[in-house]
Amino acid sequence: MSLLDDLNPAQKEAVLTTEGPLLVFAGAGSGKTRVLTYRIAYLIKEKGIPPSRIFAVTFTNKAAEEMRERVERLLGRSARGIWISTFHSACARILRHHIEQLGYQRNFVIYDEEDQERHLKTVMKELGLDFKMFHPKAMQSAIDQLKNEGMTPEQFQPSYYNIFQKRLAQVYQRYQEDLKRNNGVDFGDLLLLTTLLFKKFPEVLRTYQDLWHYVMVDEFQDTNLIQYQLLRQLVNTHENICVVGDDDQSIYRWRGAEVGNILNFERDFPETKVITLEQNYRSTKNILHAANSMVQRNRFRKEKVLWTENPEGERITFFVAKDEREEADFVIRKIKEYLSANPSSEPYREVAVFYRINAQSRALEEAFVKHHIPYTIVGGLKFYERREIKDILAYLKWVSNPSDSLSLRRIINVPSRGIGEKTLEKIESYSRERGLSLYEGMKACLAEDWLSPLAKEKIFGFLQMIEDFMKEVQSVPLTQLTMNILTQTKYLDRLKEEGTEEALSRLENIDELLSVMMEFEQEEEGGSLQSFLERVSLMTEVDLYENKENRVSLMTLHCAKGLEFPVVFMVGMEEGLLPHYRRGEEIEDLEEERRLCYVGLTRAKRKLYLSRAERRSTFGVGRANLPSRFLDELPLELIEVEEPSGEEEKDRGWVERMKETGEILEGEGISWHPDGFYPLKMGMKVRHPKFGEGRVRSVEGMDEEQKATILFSSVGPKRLKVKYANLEIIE
DNA sequence: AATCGTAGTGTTTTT
DNA sequence: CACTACGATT
Repeated sequence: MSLLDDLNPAQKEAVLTTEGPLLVFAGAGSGKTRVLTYRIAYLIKEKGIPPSRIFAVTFTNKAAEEMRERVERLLGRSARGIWISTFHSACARILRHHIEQLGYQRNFVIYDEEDQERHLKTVMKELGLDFKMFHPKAMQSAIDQLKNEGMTPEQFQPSYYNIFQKRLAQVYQRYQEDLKRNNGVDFGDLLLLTTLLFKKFPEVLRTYQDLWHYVMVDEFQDTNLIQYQLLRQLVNTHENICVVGDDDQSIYRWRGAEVGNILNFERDFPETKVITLEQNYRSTKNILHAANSMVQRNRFRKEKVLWTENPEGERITFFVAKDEREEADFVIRKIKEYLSANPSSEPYREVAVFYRINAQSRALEEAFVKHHIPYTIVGGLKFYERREIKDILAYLKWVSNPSDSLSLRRIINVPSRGIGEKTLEKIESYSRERGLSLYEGMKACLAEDWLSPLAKEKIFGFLQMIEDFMKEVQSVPLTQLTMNILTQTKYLDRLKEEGTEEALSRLENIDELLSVMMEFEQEEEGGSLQSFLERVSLMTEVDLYENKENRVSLMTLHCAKGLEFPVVFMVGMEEGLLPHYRRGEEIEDLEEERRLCYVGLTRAKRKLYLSRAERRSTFGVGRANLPSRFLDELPLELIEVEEPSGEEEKDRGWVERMKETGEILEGEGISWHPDGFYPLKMGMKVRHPKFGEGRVRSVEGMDEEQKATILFSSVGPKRLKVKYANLEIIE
């Protein structure tokens, strides 16, 4: 059969194992999506399973779309009816049908992180909490975490002695109540409420269990506890669930992703068959070898070694720049070389530059502009998080769900129409006392003559306007409605009056939103406001990225996951940046940084460039960074060191020179600084020529200025300048 | 109610 | 350095 001919033995086995729990460890570039799509195709075409029986979950809309396209390519028309979606949109869809059983209305709105924070702040203010003492951000992530663990406000038992937890319990409770009163849910709720729904109403769960006989999960290493709970609810231990993931590419632990889910899977589904895909189709032997030898340093991982039949390829080029500008120039220089050496018609799109943090994009961007090289920055400032977009969406959200006081509050004075904080406070406390929504409260305040004449007039005008919008929602098409809102509220006029560059770009963004809307309306016949809002709420910038234009792509390492490029640059290979200095203290945190690096390396198909800068200005201050420890984990023979252009001794790299003079020993990585500056870390054991052995207590500063406090067993604590101390690291 | 000034604060962010 | 968030000012 032709389907199976395209697969290697391991892939074939994964496709053919349709019954029972299946765990596929899919290494980078091992054809994971191919396995998933072929498996779906096989189920439908060969096993005669109706498409509607299949449920495939991904993490991003983009991945879902890609999977759908590829399945359609294999099956054509008969692919229709498969549920392929993200966890969140699947939950949203389920909740649209059943959320009334949980006491919400079916036209609920979805709040994003910013809405969430606003809402949280109001709650905290009402409870009289000091933002300095209890940071809203901390509360927010604590609540998120509780939701990720499947904990409802009722279930959460704060520790009696922990003041933060006690407050948290209070805030969480109130936060959730008010959210419900707004008929709104946050991202966490989509998952939490769905599991709750399934727990409380087994008959609802039953319908989905009966509906989906085959469940597949992509990027399983990124699932969090509640997502796993959800899967376990849907699939009994004997049923057909196939999860695909790679523990080496787990880079969202800090966001609640639980790599342990992979390990627990075999425990929770004892009959699990495990298949490991180790043949890589993406990269050259050299790149793969480098990536392998790095990731193998991790202690917490499933052992696997990727291999490939691809050619050996070029060595990895490593460059040490003076500063970030020179680093950017290096990237440009190499891109230009690639351009002239490559007959490809669209060379730019074959190139990507990865960095650890967004702030690094700046120097690069400047260089790209200067040299007229087309580029796009993926991620960063997000379209749907822009103020003007969120303002308009707030109007639309309220129109589709008038209980949404949060959105109403956002737009009540935007653009400014003289309704101030005081009036608003009055109406809010009035509403709160009577358990009314802000909208109802406004109407009641007017009726009862509660406000000053001026405020009354303003509120009256505002109410009339938005009630008009509300009436139009049924009869007027989406784009038209939005246009009406934009003109009626004078939103556009105000921006045009401003005439600043910023206002201009806001206008452009609004245009963009309108065209997205029109597209949506055409795509989805009679696409409703509600489904548009849902799509938009669950969409991200990365989903919009398609790499269809001939441009160099710039992005963070996190964004790079799941993508591939013939030529890859990884800049900023420095201690403090990669691994990042703000990471946690546990080994797991360091290992996650290493995986992040690994993800970057494995994106490259043919050529990989690594670079670091000796000095880099962060927050306006120049700092000298040590080379990343990860550089030492690459086999030296795979590295070719690029000299700065125009320097003497071009033909021989400094690594070679240092090897000759004995400054570098064979087997050591490339980052060992020739002048003997050590990447000293707290807790390291060192030997000093005079004082003997000691342990590092603390390290301050960098490079020549670096000082370390070391506790020697012979003479006690000493503070030494590392440069002169001549230390030897023992462990 | 809008504007201005200053203090504080800097990772990554699939939904 | 660059951005924001909040408070004081007009």
